[in-house]
Amino acid sequence: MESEELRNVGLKVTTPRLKILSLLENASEKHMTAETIYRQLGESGEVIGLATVYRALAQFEAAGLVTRHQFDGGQTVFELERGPHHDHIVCVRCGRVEEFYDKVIEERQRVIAAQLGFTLSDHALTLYGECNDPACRESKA
Amino acid sequence: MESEELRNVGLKVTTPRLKILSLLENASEKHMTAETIYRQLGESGEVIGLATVYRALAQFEAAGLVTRHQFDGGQTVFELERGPHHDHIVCVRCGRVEEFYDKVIEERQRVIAAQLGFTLSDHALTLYGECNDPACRESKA
DNA sequence: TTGCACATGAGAATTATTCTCATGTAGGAT
DNA sequence: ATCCTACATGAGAATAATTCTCATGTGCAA
Ligand SMILES: [Mn+2]
Ligand SMILES: [Mn+2]
Ligand SMILES: [Zn+2]
Ligand SMILES: [Zn+2]
Repeated sequence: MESEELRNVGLKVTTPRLKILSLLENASEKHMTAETIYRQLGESGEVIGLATVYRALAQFEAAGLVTRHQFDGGQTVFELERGPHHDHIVCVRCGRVEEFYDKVIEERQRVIAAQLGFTLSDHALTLYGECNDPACRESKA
Repeated sequence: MESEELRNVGLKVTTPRLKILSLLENASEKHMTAETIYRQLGESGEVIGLATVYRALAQFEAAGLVTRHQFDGGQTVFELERGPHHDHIVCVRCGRVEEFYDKVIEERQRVIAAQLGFTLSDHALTLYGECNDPACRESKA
């Protein structure tokens, strides 16, 4: 139950929070902007203030329920933090997002941080390219 | 000469462009925000419109003279594209930025993109952590 | 059941960046 | 050297994303 998740992180169980969580849970695209969440909730009759969406997402992030990504160009996207850590590759044509995890890269990051005298706490890795969709392949320039 | 660089990429040689390039060249911190560039130029008597700074940086980026980075939290920073590609590690306490290059990571990225059916065109990797400065080490939380 | 700390909605405010437009100028052609 | 014109600039308005303010509502511990 999503109510549990909220209680576990010390947040009151409210309708807006539950709606946002369950939208993130069920939406077809798991990486969503605050604006999209706001709009989709509105369309399905659940009108919630945009400021509330931003507030809730920030709280979810602080609580570790959600992660935030800033892909080049586009606006900030959020996703439910279920399952293990992963990074992303984004199609520069259609915007499609795929996820991946690479043990070697993760390991190298730790080594590099240590070498430079840093205590690693986080990282952001995003690859950009053209995906294998026919429409994306036939672009000029 | 910086005039050469501008001509080579098909941009007219103008005072604002030269000033911005030479500031990027000589500044103590090589990763600078548009705002900082604007302010530092102003302080040294070279008043240039902020819009011009943004425009020039965008053109330099398009021409490959400059790269743009979006570190978490802070605003966009620019740096002169001299020397080979590298990624960054940022101290979450003091904001210090160090650079690194890791052949293994670069190589893995290519493999991963290929596996996912993408033609890799770019990537952004930034590590975050606490640097070895005494002041940064003694923070609580 | 009540009290109150916390949450919400609406809109204003803020911040970073881009756009508009009137004016200036680099640099190729003459 | 002078001219012409496409491109560049500055100032401020405009935009877009996000955050803040504040009056009002509500979860939930006592
Ligand atoms: Mn993801
Ligand atoms: Mn750098
Ligand atoms: Zn694509
Ligand atoms: Zn530090």
